This record gives sequence, C-alpha cells and structure tokens, in this order.
Amino acid sequence: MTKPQAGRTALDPEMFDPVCPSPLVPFRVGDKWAALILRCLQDGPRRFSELKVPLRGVTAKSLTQSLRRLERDGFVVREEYEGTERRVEYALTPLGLGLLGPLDAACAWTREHWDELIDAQEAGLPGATRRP
Amino acid sequence: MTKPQAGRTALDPEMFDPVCPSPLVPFRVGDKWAALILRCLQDGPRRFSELKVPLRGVTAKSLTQSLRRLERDGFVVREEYEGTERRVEYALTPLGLGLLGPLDAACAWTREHWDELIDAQEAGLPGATRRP
DNA sequence: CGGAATCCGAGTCGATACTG
DNA sequence: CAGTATCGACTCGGATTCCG
Repeated sequence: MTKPQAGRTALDPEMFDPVCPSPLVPFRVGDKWAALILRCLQDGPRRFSELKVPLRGVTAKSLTQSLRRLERDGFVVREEYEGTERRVEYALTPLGLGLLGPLDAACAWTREHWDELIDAQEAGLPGATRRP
Repeated sequence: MTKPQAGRTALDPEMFDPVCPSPLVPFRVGDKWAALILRCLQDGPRRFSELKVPLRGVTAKSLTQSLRRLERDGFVVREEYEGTERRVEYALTPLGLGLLGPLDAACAWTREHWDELIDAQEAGLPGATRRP
C-alpha cells in the first residue's frame, strides 16, 4: 500500500465541501483550481494523486494545467523523485507561501459575508423586478 | 459642455497605467474588468461613459457585461435618471463597498511583491532550464 | 503513477455596426 | 449618451484515450 511518508496528515477529501465550489467566491487566483491547490499545499508538499482527492472532479489535464501555470508563475515547484515507484511532488515556493496571506483574508471576508452574498445573488437573478 | 456635478473629481484616465494590465494580478474578482470597475466606483457613483475613460480599451459591450454581472451579484446598483439628457449611474452597494477591503489587501500584497512576481515569471518562461 | 494527446462545448473578449 | 446585435478568435475546462 502507499504509506504517507513521515507524520504529515493526508488531505481531507471533503476540505472543499459542501456546496461551496470554491472557498473564494468572488475572489479568484489564476484559474479555477489554482487557489484550491495553494491551500492544499500549505502543510507541505503533496503528490499529484494526493491533490486529486479534495479537488473533487478535477481531471488530470486540468490539474496539470493549473500546476504548470502555478509553476511558471513561481508559486509552486515541482520535484521529481527517482526510485522504483514513480513519485512527483509539488510544493509552495516562498512566494506562493506569501500568497496564502491575502488569500486567507479574502476567504475570511467571503465567509463572513456569505449570507449577504447568497441573498444578493438570489435577489439579482429571479423574475420579480427585472428590467425588460 | 458636460459638467461634473458637485465636487467629485473626475477619474484619472491613467489610474490603471502604466504597464500593469490589472492592479490585481494574481487575484481576480469576477471577470477581467470587475475589480477595476469596483475601484472606479469607490469615490461615488459614476456614469457609463465616465467608466470607459480609465478602463482603456474596454468596449461598451464588455463594460455592460461586467456591470450587469456586478449588478446581478449585488455589488453594484444601476440608477437611471430622467431628464432631457440621458443619464445612467452605477454605484457600489454596501456589499460592494465591503469588497474593497480585501481587494485592497490583495492589491497591496501584489504591489509589495511586484518585483518577485516579475522575476519569478521571467524565470519560469524562458528557454534556459526547461523540462523537455 | 503521472501525465500527454485529442476532441469538443461553453464562456469571454474585442471589433464593428447600429439604435433609442 | 448608453447601450444592443453580430461576428470571429481565443481560452477554459471536462471527457476520453493512450503512454512510459
């Protein structure tokens, strides 16, 4: 079986559940998955397949794309380890680590105003008071 | 001529210059123009044509789209005034106003780390140390 | 395991032209 | 002035298949 090396805990498969598609909402970093990935890496390096777990429904292609972009922009580093079993890990750079600060601030604001955000959207969509 | 009512100063046409495409960089709110629009509205309501000035190169279509979305999501309100001359103004809602807080935090972080961001990107792109 | 290659639909963006 | 209509280009992201 695949043993998680050392003491780092595995990612919570539901860390981005329930409904909330992204803990960012109106904020976004890069593409759809980028911010989620950064948060997954905050406790240390993670393997490709490890990242797929909490990022429910992400395809390998999308995940690779996001990781490549994060790598290109200097927020993440990719490290390939050699051995009998293949092993690639992604980790935050200092820059990526620093990004977590304002990112958390944005997430906090979103959580604080979650109800207002939902209410405002529901008021904005329906058929009641519409411009023709 | 069109006189700016009361004492509010006009928008600086170059408020989003020079190079920087968006004062957000890795952060984004909504679509390409949304965050820029929010900042344009921070000193009070603005007219459609007023917004087009600092948002260099935005087409009426794109601007309308962004504004509609911001309106739908409850960050902006649209007000149409009647009179001999046509007049539509957009203003921040309390929710939109609150968004400026974390938004500014994100912008501040980006400014502080601007050089690192540029350097990291330049290091990520070129042909020197590439994976084949 | 960690991808790459390919296909495809949906959404965005700008340019252009036209309207009330 | 404040848009709408239409178009084409491009990007995003998912599904699927294949590979060392």
